[in-house]
Amino acid sequence: MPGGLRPSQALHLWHDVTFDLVRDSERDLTNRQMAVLLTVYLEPPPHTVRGLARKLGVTKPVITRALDTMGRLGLLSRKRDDTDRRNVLVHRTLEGALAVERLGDIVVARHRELQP
Amino acid sequence: MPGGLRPSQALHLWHDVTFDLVRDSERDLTNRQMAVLLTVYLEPPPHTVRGLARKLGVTKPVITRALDTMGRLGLLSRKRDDTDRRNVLVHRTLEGALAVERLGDIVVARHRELQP
DNA sequence: GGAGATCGTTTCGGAGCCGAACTATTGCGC
DNA sequence: GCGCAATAGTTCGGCTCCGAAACGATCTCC
Repeated sequence: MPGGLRPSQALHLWHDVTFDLVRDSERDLTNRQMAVLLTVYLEPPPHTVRGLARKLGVTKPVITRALDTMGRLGLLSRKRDDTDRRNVLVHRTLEGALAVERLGDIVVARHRELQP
Repeated sequence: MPGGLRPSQALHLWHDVTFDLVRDSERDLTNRQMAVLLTVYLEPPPHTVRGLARKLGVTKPVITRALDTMGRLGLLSRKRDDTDRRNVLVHRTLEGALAVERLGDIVVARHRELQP
């Protein structure tokens, strides 16, 4: 475990990163979209619409719309499951991987700047 | 400075906290609203509409609307500046302080759970 | 006290997201 | 094959948010 984080530091970290996201991006993702994006990139596949909806505790249309929006942005892609054609599998994209990586860098940088 | 944070850990932290926010709250704040809320609670007063807009790089109506929404939620309050009645000062509320504190606890808890 | 600057709010048309209900397609068990 | 379950997508009215522009109130400076 990395060193402990005090509540005050935790809040400043959250503030600073949110601040960067607001300042740097034109149109920003909703929390739900962010949760979907990070789940796809951090947890092991496969990812289905139903599975994501259940995991996040939201309805299916929420996931469908999130995939629409983020697909349009090139952050991830959809593909029908050939072994069970009812399913849609969510895949990562190069552009999405870069965006997630940038977010990680922001969090690391803001964490490094925290006062002791 | 607390111990270093690797990019992979940083992303998991962000994912886990976002996940909690999505699961636990009915209606969630936008990133902009979150940035306004945390700025008011973490940075020293006074906070004006103009100042917040400049700091976050957004237009004034964005701040006005954020204050409308979060004021309705009881997370902060507005008061006219008596020394310059053009200004509106943004104040903290008890309910807002509790909400911010809860967020801090979530971040700390999720940080503590990170794999080394 | 009057002109102009400053500040927050409101208005406007447009866009995105919401949940509930419904549809269409596919797989499964009989 | 046929019904039934499961899956993703779509439609609906309603709500929030968006940026640009206009507005009203207030202050400052002469």
